[in-house]
Amino acid sequence: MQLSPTAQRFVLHWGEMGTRWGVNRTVAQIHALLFLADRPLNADEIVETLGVARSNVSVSLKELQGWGLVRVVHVMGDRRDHFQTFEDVWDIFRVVVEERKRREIDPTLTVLRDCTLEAESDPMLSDSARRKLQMSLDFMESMAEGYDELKRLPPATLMRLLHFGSKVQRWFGRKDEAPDNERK
Amino acid sequence: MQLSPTAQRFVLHWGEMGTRWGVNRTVAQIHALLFLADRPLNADEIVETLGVARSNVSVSLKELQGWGLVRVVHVMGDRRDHFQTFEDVWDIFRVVVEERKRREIDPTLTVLRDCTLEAESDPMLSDSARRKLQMSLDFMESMAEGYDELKRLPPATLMRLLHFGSKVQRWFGRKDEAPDNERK
DNA sequence: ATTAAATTTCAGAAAAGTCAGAAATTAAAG
DNA sequence: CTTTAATTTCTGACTTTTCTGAAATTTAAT
Repeated sequence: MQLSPTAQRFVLHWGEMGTRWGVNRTVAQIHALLFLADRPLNADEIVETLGVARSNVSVSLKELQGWGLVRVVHVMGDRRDHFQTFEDVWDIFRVVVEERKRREIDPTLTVLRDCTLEAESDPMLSDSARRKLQMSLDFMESMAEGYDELKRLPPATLMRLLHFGSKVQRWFGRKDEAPDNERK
Repeated sequence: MQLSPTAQRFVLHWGEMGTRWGVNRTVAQIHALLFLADRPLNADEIVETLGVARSNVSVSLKELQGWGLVRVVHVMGDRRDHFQTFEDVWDIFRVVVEERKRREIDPTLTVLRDCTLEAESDPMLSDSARRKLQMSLDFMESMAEGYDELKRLPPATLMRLLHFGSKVQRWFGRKDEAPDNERK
């Protein structure tokens, strides 16, 4: 499959962004390609379009399936697997957020819970360090909670919520006007 | 400086999380260490505590200063630089979000704007691809907007907002009940 | 100015991550 | 059951990133 220069730029940039967020470049590129494609693509089409090794595509597709971002479909009269991803960016966003929560936030929560518990009876730890560990735990729990909310919202709601941010701020922001930018 | 086992676990885990999100392990570890420390630390104390090379610490500290996460302070009667970070996790969160927006989201917005513009007159591009590019742009713009709101909120407000998520959902969620989980 | 301490730069070693091609496996068709 | 197509696994080469130790530079004190 021949990519238009526009599509090519999109795919390449997405690959770069992937690397910045801890995602393999090829994985991100394949995902971008499937996103733009008008139909499910088979592995060889991806190989041809992106110019990477067949094996690389195979591994990357497995990775994307592991994330729940790509699924296999079949085309009539063709025995090869074909791959597609969501058409709606918001769906992609939600899946990514959900998976990162599961893979990184949740384990971090476990560690933080252990740490705060352990901290109570750790004589080497200062009160202020104890306090900061507790704060980190509270923070992460708020984040996890926020994530869970997020994933329940339908895309349109989410979008409206984001656009609505400034108004929410006006409602909620009244009470704590302390700039609170000073340190230690 | 000798770390308690609890603090050690925290620092090590934070280093691992860093690598998962595209941040250098040492950089993340140093940041975690400064966060837990009761006072500003000098470079040699960091070297000693984390067991990494002096030069590595120097470069990592520069990186952290580049992110606006660490600042240099001086201790009376000591000519060495000492380093500290925010005490409040929410401050850290806001700085990181802000910086990532500036470094990754904004450049992505530029690319997406170019792409959607180019797409209009690109005959190789299907209508559906054009539409998806536009959707991506809209999405990223919403995200950028949301980020900007976020950074203006004082920590306490942000926290309340997150905890309030479920209620917001009930208000906003009424109109679009389409589960909309199907693909292509 | 000279000396000494502190910090940064730099070049290369070490480690981690990425990727291609061959070999092995699986699945389908005849 | 055999043949062939499709896919996956595995190994090693290559690339990039991370990290160290030495040298160079900067900064401060005498």
